[in-house]
Amino acid sequence: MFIRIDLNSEETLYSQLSNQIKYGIAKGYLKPGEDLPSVRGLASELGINLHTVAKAYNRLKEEGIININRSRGVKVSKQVLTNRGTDYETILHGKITKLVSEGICHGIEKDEFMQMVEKIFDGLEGEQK
Amino acid sequence: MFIRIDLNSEETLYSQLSNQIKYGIAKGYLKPGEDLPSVRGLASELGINLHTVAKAYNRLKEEGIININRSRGVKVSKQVLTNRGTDYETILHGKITKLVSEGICHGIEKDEFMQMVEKIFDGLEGEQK
Amino acid sequence: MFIRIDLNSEETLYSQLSNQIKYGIAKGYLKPGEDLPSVRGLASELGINLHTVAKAYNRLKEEGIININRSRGVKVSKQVLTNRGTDYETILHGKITKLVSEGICHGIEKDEFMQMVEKIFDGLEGEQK
Amino acid sequence: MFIRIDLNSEETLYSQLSNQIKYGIAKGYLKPGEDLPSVRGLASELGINLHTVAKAYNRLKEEGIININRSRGVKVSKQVLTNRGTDYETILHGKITKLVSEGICHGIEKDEFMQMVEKIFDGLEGEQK
DNA sequence: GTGGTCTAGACCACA
DNA sequence: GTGGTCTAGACCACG
Repeated sequence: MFIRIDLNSEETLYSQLSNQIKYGIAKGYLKPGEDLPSVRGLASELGINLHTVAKAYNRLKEEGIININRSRGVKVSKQVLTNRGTDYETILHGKITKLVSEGICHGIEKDEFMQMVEKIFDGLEGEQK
Repeated sequence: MFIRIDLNSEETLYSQLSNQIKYGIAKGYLKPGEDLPSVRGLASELGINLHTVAKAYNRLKEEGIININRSRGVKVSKQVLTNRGTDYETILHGKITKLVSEGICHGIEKDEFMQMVEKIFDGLEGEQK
Repeated sequence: MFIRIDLNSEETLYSQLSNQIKYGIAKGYLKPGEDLPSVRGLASELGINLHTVAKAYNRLKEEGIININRSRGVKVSKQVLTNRGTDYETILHGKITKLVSEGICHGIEKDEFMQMVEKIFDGLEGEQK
Repeated sequence: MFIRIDLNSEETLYSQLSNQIKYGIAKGYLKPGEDLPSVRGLASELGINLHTVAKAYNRLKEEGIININRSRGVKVSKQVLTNRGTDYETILHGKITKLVSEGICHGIEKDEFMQMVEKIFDGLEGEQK
């Protein structure tokens, strides 16, 4: 797995985990429909608690990014990358607004910010194929 | 004040507060050098504890966005909007990467995301004058 | 613990506490990676409030000297003793300048001051092994 | 005057002021026996409160660094640079120990620290004569 | 009147 | 169990 957990981060473990899975999907490391490791498997691979992995998976399920099935295991949703949740645009708008506000406070210009976004998008989608 | 606190939000109170102050600065409601309400004043206006306000103010101080002065109160930094901290670009890069990854997982396209950013920037900076 | 708090000191409690922890690390009483007492444990041992201990710990965390982890407790950073913060030299320079200026005002000679520094260093590092 | 006050500093105004006067003496800008500005004069020159200057002067008087006389004004003590207070070495020892401990925690080596001290001493005393 | 420190005690999220 | 957040109320230093 491509996942790296930082035990000393401010961010909670389950949040790091779900963010890295999102990153992995965006980057193309994980394809729609692909299997994810079992809760137990990933927990032991990362050396963290089973409940922590379960919590991360549940958050992703609630976001519609993965599917969890008792018998068939955990899979990346087939609709990921194409299908957005009902209110996602509103949520995203709020998150971007926060980030842009903060950026402006630190003297980041619009062009600079947008170039950063563009570069990050290209870096992610370039490898998705 | 333009600040609204949601006691039921997932976000902590002090974090809501500091984010809204950043928004107020980005939007131009608060100018560089301008006074902010006293810790006690804002706390009673919002109906929250003074220590919560103090914590929000201290976070902003650490980010270099405001200045706090015992006995002279709290002011928006004069360097805000123009001066960025040493590592801020790295921090921002990480935050944008998380957000873009999540967006991609929800089927947001690059163009759509960038238009959103642009519109938000214009909405904020337009009123700054 | 080797920590002693003086309730009548001019220095704040949390500052005394963080200074003594720095001393303990420099002296070798606390090793990199080692556990520190829990916030509540140390507070009750010292007979002070847990928030005071938490504040001291948080200052040390911001300096990069310890790591704090919700639910795994507090540890001396493994990079302590080897890794300095970006601006630490500038900060240290300012602090030494103040101290040297004061020393000169009190008739301390350069040789005397430097011998004092040397002796203190030897006393601390001698026991670090 | 060579004194510069930073209203946004963490350090209190009176403490900045007394430290800068010590620095001025160490640097040779102020000679033993020389007059200092009156409380009122310095306060208005720096644009700060009269009580703040008075407090700084009183601290320096308690340290034996200046003399205050109702009719003759404020003067740098003639014994400054040559005469130390009774317990000054103990106080200095404590202050250096704190600083050295902190330095060690940040990976400062003995040689590096001592070179810094030496350079600072030379920079100050070189201009004293 | 300002923010800073300290105490006391509650509840919550994490793992 | 851990630290984090929030409340409540006291006292102090600064200017």
